Amino acid sequence: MSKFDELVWNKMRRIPRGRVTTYKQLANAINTRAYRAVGNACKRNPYSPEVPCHRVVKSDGRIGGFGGEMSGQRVMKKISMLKREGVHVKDGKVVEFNKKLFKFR
DNA sequence: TCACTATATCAGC
DNA sequence: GCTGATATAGTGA
Repeated sequence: MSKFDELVWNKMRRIPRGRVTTYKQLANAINTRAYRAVGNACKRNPYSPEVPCHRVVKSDGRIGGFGGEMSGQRVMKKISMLKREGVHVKDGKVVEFNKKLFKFR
């Protein structure tokens, strides 16, 4: 756990329900280019739904690549949660991703 | 200090 | 337009 993690989680928590963001936006909000470090901190989040890492996707609108798309079963759980919030995921991609993309300000 | 990583971007084809 | 390789930042060992 480091300051960076807290910062990332702090930003991530700002994501409203039914909205998603990208690692790029997160990194931009933190003023860094460590896109991977952001995702790295996310997967290590010791918190519960307070840090919705499942609301963070790639710039393509695709869900992050965990242990490969084949192991997307755990991601499927997140997708289910996202769908419940109004964010539908089709073929591993967020529907209307461009509209649901939440930009940090 | 070295290597790996839940990405992004640029270049090449 | 798609695929491959490179750049960047941070963590863990």
